[in-house]
Amino acid sequence: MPYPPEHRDRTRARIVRSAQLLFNRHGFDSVKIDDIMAQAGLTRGGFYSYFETKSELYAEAILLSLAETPWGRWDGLSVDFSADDAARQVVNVYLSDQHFGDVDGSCPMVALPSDVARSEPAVRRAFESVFNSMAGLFQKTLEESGQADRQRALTIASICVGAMVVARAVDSRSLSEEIRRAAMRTALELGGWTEGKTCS
Amino acid sequence: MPYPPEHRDRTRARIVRSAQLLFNRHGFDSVKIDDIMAQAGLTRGGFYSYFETKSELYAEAILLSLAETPWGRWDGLSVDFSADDAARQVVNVYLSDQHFGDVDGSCPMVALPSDVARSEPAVRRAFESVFNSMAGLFQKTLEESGQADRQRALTIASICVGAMVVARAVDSRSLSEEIRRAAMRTALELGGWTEGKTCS
DNA sequence: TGTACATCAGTGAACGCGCGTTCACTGATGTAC
DNA sequence: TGTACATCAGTGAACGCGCGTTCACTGATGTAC
Repeated sequence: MPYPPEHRDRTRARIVRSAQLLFNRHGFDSVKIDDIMAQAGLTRGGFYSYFETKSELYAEAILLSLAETPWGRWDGLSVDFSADDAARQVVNVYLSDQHFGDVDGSCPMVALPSDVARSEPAVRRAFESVFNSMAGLFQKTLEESGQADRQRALTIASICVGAMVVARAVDSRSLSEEIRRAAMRTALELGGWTEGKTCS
Repeated sequence: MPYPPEHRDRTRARIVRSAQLLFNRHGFDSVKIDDIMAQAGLTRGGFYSYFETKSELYAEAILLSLAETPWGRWDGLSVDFSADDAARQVVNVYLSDQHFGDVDGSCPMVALPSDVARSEPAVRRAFESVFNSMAGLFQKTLEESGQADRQRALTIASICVGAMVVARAVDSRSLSEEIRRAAMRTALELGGWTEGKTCS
């Protein structure tokens, strides 16, 4: 056994990471297998010992993006989900400058929604589970403070995603910030999470 | 002059329409010039007497989508912007089943946000102007009822766009409806437009 | 410990299809007389 | 009114590049002895 078994796994993971980053940045079709392999420090020939087709990798890269809940990736703060201000933290982090600027590592709900809307059920189910995890956290927090309001939780999640999507698509940087700030304020108000500091 | 001058204009417009529809449905790269021309009732050769390149058409199709404010296209009701319940109508129509189902004729903010986020400034400026027109209507309505709250108007627009984007990407039809209904309720509440009927 | 070997991860040249683009042509139209 | 003509919108065959995919090969690694 010339190579340790985990070698292959690590290389494979590196390819998927590379694809995830490049798809986030450029969309599916503009990214070439050459680019993906180069980004992973490899050459194109090796690709097909890991994946049958480019589409297979595409699905896997999206599912990876979607499997990783993105809150806590930015701003150094790793969200503690047991804390009762977890919801507030998620809202703050999600609409933060860091998340706005980090296109490569962006939450896939922000980077890929139109792609996902055109994809097969498996991909959409993964999108759904990220959304559910976000909305679920909000709902749990609301319930703990005595307001069992699922509709409100869904809306807060829609605000976060919607504001980021629009903020990324708009041209003016200042409008983009205004939208995020406004959304942050309303999301926190709707949740009743306004007490305590908010990051800009 | 063998053909009347408007003949050429009409054909050109037909090509752009066809492109707009197909891009909404399949995204940019998956759509072939053959498809676009066939959809317009033509063959591929003619394309290059109207456009220099495929990208040129792409830009133009997006700009057309974005230039046409989409509210009032669905549900038969053409929104009367002078009426003081215009804002309520726009919210209802935007989050309606009709809009949800009409992918081809969808509001471009819903169908193309990730594409736009990766596009040049001109395209993003067009996106911005659609968003501004929506938010502006909300703001004007709020001002008329004495609450000059720009932040609130921006958020209501973000909710509408965000909820539709998420609703289209999610797999479960019932979740998708739940999200739209919740967003509609909150958007109307935030605007103080709850009195009067709402369409389902 | 050192050497021969088997394995297999990764290489890079080559293939070939798909599609954007070109171009010589066709034929439908409006005009001149 | 009918006919010849010029224009030019639209055709479809052909070209060629780019990129997904294949494949015979190389060389790095761990193992056997």
